Amino acid sequence: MSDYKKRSEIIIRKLRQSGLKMTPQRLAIVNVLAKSEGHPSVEDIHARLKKEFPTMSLATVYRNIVLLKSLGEVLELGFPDGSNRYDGNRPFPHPHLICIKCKKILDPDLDSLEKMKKEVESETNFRILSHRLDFFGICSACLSEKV
Amino acid sequence: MSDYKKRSEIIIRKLRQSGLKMTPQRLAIVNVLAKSEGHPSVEDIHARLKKEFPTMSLATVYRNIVLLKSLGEVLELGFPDGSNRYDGNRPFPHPHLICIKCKKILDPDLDSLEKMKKEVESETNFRILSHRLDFFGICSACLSEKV
DNA sequence: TATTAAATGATAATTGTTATCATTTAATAC
DNA sequence: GTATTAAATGATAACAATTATCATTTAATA
Ligand SMILES: [Mn+2]
Ligand SMILES: [Mn+2]
Ligand SMILES: [Zn+2]
Ligand SMILES: [Zn+2]
Repeated sequence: MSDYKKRSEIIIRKLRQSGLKMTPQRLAIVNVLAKSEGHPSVEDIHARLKKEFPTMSLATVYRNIVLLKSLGEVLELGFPDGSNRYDGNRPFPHPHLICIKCKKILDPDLDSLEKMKKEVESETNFRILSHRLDFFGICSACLSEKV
Repeated sequence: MSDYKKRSEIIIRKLRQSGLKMTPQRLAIVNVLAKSEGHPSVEDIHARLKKEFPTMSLATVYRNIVLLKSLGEVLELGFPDGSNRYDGNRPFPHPHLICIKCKKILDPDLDSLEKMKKEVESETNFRILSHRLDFFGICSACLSEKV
């Protein structure tokens, strides 16, 4: 079974366990999130499903995102300009690499973050519960596009 | 001369060099930003100046924040829920420690971040230009308030 | 004091998200 | 298969932080 199929079955199992109805729209949204390698926006998801569900409302996408967040199965990357993006594969805080040109968002490997969290906790008297780390820059594809 | 006075004079010098008018409202906003130890919101700034300028418009605060950002003299900490905060003392990217209970925001000392940036740049082919790092948790004051 | 470009105050417009509500539908029992 | 019912959907209004607009005021300069 493919990775995305595994991931979407995990989410669907969680939905069933919560006693929620499995509508075609809901299943399609889950599949887009599980299949996506990137970090789609609500608009991306809605546009992707426009052919299969020509009458699907944006509100339905928003509602299902809220639901999946509450179940801990999707991570919201909120941005102050409202261009929010979603990670349905790694629904826990992790660093992101954001291209300011093409808006692509990648998941880099980074293991020094836990160390940093400990450093902060010992220097201050905070109890750290979560974090958000974004690196902004230009991706390799956009770098090589320079004329 | 106090630290905040030094900081506000730096900002005011930059404003004069840019050929901008020095209005009482503008000076007051700069002083609030330079004096603040924390990270005030637009509403905070507006409320702080309500007594001195009873007719000051929120738009004036927003306009001056936009101006100071464009001059590189204030750092905006934008949050997806619109509760934006401003740092007029360290107008460059740096980590923040955010109490989710009392909304206090602190500037921790952290020197391992540059290392992390280099790690990311060498592992990927991104050119990193900026970053944003927030730790969310409970501050010591709120921890000891537990009943 | 007169001139003028910039700043201000008041408020309308904008935009991503949430709320509302009538209609449809998935799940369950019979 | 049919009936029942609570949940989900689609359409759209409401919301709220920010930005734009515009008439009026004012800082800077001569
Ligand atoms: Mn991710
Ligand atoms: Mn700061
Ligand atoms: Zn790119
Ligand atoms: Zn606190």
